[in-house]
Amino acid sequence: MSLHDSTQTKILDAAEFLFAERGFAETSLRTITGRAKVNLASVNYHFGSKKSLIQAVFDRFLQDFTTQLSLRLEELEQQPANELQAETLLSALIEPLLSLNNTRNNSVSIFMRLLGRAYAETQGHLRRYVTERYGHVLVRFTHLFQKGYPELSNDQIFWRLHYMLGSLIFTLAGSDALRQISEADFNRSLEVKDVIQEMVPFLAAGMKA
Amino acid sequence: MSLHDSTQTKILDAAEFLFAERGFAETSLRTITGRAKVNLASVNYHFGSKKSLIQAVFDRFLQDFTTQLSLRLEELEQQPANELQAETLLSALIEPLLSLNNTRNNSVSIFMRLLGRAYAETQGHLRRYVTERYGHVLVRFTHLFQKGYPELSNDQIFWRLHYMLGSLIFTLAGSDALRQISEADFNRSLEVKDVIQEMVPFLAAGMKA
DNA sequence: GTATGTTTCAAACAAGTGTTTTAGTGTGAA
DNA sequence: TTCACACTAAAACACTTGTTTGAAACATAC
Repeated sequence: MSLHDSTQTKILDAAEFLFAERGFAETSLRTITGRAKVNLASVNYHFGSKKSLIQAVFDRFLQDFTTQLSLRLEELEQQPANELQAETLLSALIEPLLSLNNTRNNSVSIFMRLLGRAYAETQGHLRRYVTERYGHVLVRFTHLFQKGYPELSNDQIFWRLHYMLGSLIFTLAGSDALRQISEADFNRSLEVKDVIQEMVPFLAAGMKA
Repeated sequence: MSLHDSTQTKILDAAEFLFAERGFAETSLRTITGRAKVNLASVNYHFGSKKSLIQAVFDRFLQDFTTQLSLRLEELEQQPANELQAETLLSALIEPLLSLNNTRNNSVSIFMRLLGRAYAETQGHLRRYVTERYGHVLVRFTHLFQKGYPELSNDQIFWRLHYMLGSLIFTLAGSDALRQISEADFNRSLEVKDVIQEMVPFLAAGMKA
């Protein structure tokens, strides 16, 4: 957080951290404004409501992420089918993810935890909001897999993509805690980058099964 | 729910459904007791507090599940290493899961959603409670994988198990919603059993990668 | 300078939360 | 019957929640 962040940015920074850490309902506006060192009412003034604040937190992440992902997808959509190996497609997903970690510190873990929570909100507003606004990117990603693996049926692709998402979100969301366990048990330092790179062969092999 | 369930059972049934559906903080005791058709105060009378009620919900699931899993693990621990294929080990995990679906309807989905929520509670009491009480089963499971796949390093096993858990929990937690999408898109009916069976080759291939 | 629009602040609001209390009901044993 | 115990019921409690209000402070243009 730089010295002269706007109130909105301070709120977003505090909110995204706390939402990822504790959940949406478990995080009160007073906790957020306390951490952000702004007045309580400023949340409703700038964002309208708590619900809108949650959506704004997701928007900031997803706009960064999806624009980056879109660029990669455009390149890949020009490629012939035999260039669309699982490893290639996965790195198109992973590289935009890792570049998030450059702009804000450790934000991949935060982002994935937020995604996991949004996913858990089965009947809530958030899941609808995210899928309606950013679902088209997932669709394009699906088409690339179908092109690269025509021997697989459409619903096999559909399900395996969800298996992959599950591994990714689940592992990266807990990566902080898991890394600590792993480093304690095996005396081996692991960056987020390493954790992700370890996943690629696992997921690729599953995709080709 | 049978005709003469005890108050405790009625509360547990209502609570596990609502917790899975909306989350712990988002579910009030009044909503639970309303659904269960019991008095509000009976939760605190029978369980002490909301926190203890949450733990009780997990206990009922995990006791059923871990005792069944333990039996399978004992059998497998007698086997030689070359019998410990990934598919075999996975079915030791999956069959107890599926048998949950027999006792109570659709409870696999509920169980997985609860596990996902417990996992998300990184710093909360619940994750500590679950890992402390039922972590030893996961450890035994890890040892079997190490025995079956000695060419993999310990931390490779560690991480790949988490990838698998991620796919399982993530997919099964959302299986209700995903099944509807899948059936709408591909006109193909899918039971929970089918969804899980589809996963096994994917996960096994990843494990062997 | 004044005037105007924007942002901050402290205080209050109504609604909902988990929990406790106190009284009441039913049940089985002595 | 009488007593003790387990359970249920309604009401109240203290507290936190998101949101709104109205005044103060600030900035910018005329």
